[in-house]
Amino acid sequence: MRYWLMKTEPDVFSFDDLLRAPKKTTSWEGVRNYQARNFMRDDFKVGDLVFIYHSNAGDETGIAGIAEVVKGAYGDQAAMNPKSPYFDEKSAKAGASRWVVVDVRAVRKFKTPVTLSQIKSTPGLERMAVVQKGQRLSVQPVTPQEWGIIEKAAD
DNA sequence: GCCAACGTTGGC
DNA sequence: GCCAACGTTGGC
Repeated sequence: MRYWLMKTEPDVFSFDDLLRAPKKTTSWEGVRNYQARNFMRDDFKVGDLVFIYHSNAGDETGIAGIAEVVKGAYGDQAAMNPKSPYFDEKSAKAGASRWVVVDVRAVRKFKTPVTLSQIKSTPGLERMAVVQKGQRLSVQPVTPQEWGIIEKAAD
């Protein structure tokens, strides 16, 4: 199994929203970047674990908790819906979504988030994509070592 | 709210 | 296939 990190703006969809969702599960809509899509489409497997990262969240910016992949990639129907904020005209015109979702279920929320500044100052996490300047990738791989360090920091 | 960094689009 | 223009991301 593999480890991942996915970003979300908590104003739009937070870890608490995930906890409140039916079966604590949601389809991860709205990824509109090819590299991020390809990770989900080609590499996400049921049972993989995911850090849920809150971006644009002030002092709370950072990793809020852990989710689990419960369903592998399938077409993102939001891309086909003109009323959705994630509507994609090209997908609609082609009659098939070029974007995918995976389903994730909340595993546990951290007591306090592992903040971005914490990640930046923790040895062993320097190479994480999330701390690289200008790195905007919303779905990124995490190494088992990085995963372990962050879980430890959360406890 | 600013703006640097980056990805995508589309004219040529 | 290049690349300028544009839109978005996301920290600050």
